[in-house]
This record gives sequence, C-alpha cells and structure tokens, in this order.
Amino acid sequence: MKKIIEKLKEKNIKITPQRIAIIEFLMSTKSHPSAEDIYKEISKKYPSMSYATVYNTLITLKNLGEVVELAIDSDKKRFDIDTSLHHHFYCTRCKRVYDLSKNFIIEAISTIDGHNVERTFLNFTGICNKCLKEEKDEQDRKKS
Amino acid sequence: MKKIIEKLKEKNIKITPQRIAIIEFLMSTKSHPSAEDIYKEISKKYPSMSYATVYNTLITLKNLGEVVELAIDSDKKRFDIDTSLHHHFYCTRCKRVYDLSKNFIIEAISTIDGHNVERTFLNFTGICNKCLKEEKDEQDRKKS
DNA sequence: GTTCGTGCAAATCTTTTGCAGTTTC
DNA sequence: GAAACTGCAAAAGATTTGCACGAAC
Repeated sequence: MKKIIEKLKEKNIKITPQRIAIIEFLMSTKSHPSAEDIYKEISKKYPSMSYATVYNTLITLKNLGEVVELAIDSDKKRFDIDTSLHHHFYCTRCKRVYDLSKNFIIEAISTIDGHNVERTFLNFTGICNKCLKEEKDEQDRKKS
Repeated sequence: MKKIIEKLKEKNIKITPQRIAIIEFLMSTKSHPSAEDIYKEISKKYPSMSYATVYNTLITLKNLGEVVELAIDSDKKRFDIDTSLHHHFYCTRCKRVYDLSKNFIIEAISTIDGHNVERTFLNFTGICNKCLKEEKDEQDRKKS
C-alpha cells in the first residue's frame, strides 16, 4: 500500500480518495475482480464513483506495474494487484479465478487442488522475435 | 476437415457453404484469428457473410470441441481449430499469437524462441472444487 | 415440407473518450 | 494557481439476440 502510494507520488500522479479505495479493495481480495466488480464494491462507499475512474485507475496502476491485467476470462478483463510470479486457475462454471503457486507439477495433469481441469493453457506474453527484429533494424537504420 | 463434417452430420447440424468456408479458413491459418479476422477473410469470397454467422459457427464448433476459444488477448476472443495439447505466446506489441510446443522448459525463463518474454501466465481452466462439491451435494440430496 | 441457418438490424456488454467542473499539491 | 483527476454522457468495439427469409436435407 505505502509502496504504491510512494510510487504514485514519484510519478506526480495524484493521490485521490477514489484511487485509495480501489487500491485498498484490490489488496483486500483474492477474487481477481473485473472492472465491474470493483465499480460495484467501491460504489457502496462512493456512490458517485464512475466507470471512467475505475478504468482510469486500473490503467494507471497497470502502467506502473502495480496491477496485472489477466487474460483468463475471455468475457472481460480481470485484475490482480498481486504482481508476484504466480499462476491461475479459472472455473468455467462459476468464473472464479484461483491463485496457483509457482511450484506445481507441470505435466498433463487431471487434478490440481481438487479441481477437475479440463484444459491447460500455458500462455506467454511479451515482445515477439519479429517485433524485436523490426526494432533492431530500425535502430541500425538510424545509426547508419 | 472430413472428421468435422462427419461430426456436424451426426449432430444434425447442417453443412452450409459459410460453415465450410470458416472451417477451411481456420484450417489454413496458424494466426489464431479473431471473429473479425474470420469475417473479413470470408467476406472476400462471400460478401453477404455476417458476423452473426461467424459467431454462430464458432460457438457451434466450440461446443463440438472442434475449436478452442483462446483467452490470451484480453481485447477480444481468438480462435484455434487445432485442439491438440499445445500452448501459446502472445506478443503485446503486434498481437500475434504463436504456438508453443508441449515440451518447453517450464522455469522462469527469459527467452523462448527468441521472444523477449515479459511475463508468464500459466492458466488452467475447468470446474473448480467448490462447484464439484456443490454438484456432489446436490446429487446426494436427490438420492436421499 | 420441416428443420435449421443466414443475414440484417437492433440490442447488450465492456471499455474508451471528450469535456466541464473539481480536487490535489 | 497549475496540473491532474473525476464523473457524466456519448462513443466505440466486441458479441449476442430477434426475426423474416432462405437453404439443407
């Protein structure tokens, strides 16, 4: 919490009650909430809260590296303020997202923590070799 | 291709030119296209093609287990007709989705196939232990 | 001929944007 | 007081739905 506030100050990003409420809510839950979940929860205390502010804050925190946007629920974005290395399990029935530890058996498995795993996706996100090459070519061109 | 057609016939799902075009396109590409990509490609040959038909067909094929809906691009759904066990790499810059083989080193890694991996998500999808328990409780109640 | 599918348009849902007024520092 | 933020409403993008007409079997 303090660490995030410090980071906001460093970057000249203003500390508003809405932002604090969103950060506090994210830190209080392991539910990997969607923007809507966050909006509804915060609205209880701040009836004037708007979606614009929720999305605004989430994008700000994501850009700071203090929130991770999860692509596990294909219907909507889900957010996690725990940016440490860990993985997720998504229930296709209730849409809950569970944390998985870094240390799990990485074979084709039929059971994790008692869940019935139907399908395993190992997804990696980053900059691809095509983009890296284009970027390098671009730099080389500028040099010469 | 034939296998899918057979499956459609079995289930009394009609074989239409649009559906064939969509299946053929999906089989011809490794780009993991979105509904829009599919719509645009098929529209070249079938100018009357509609999004409704694209989504319709994708849902049908997904329900048959012949297409997988990928939750890796958090902006939109991406589809893969290769339902064999494999994983994906998503480029945050160009939005390409690459196939990864089942056999890759599963440690914290900084390079896969020359891509610069920023973040690793290991996502598992299925029915969670809460839902399984509810289902079991439900069944037990019916029995007694 | 019956059943199912297509295509259009409208609707819905999620997310983004423009902007006037307000708050933070 | 300047810069940044909020909240509203409108817009945009993705997906779904209702329904009249048409195609597949």
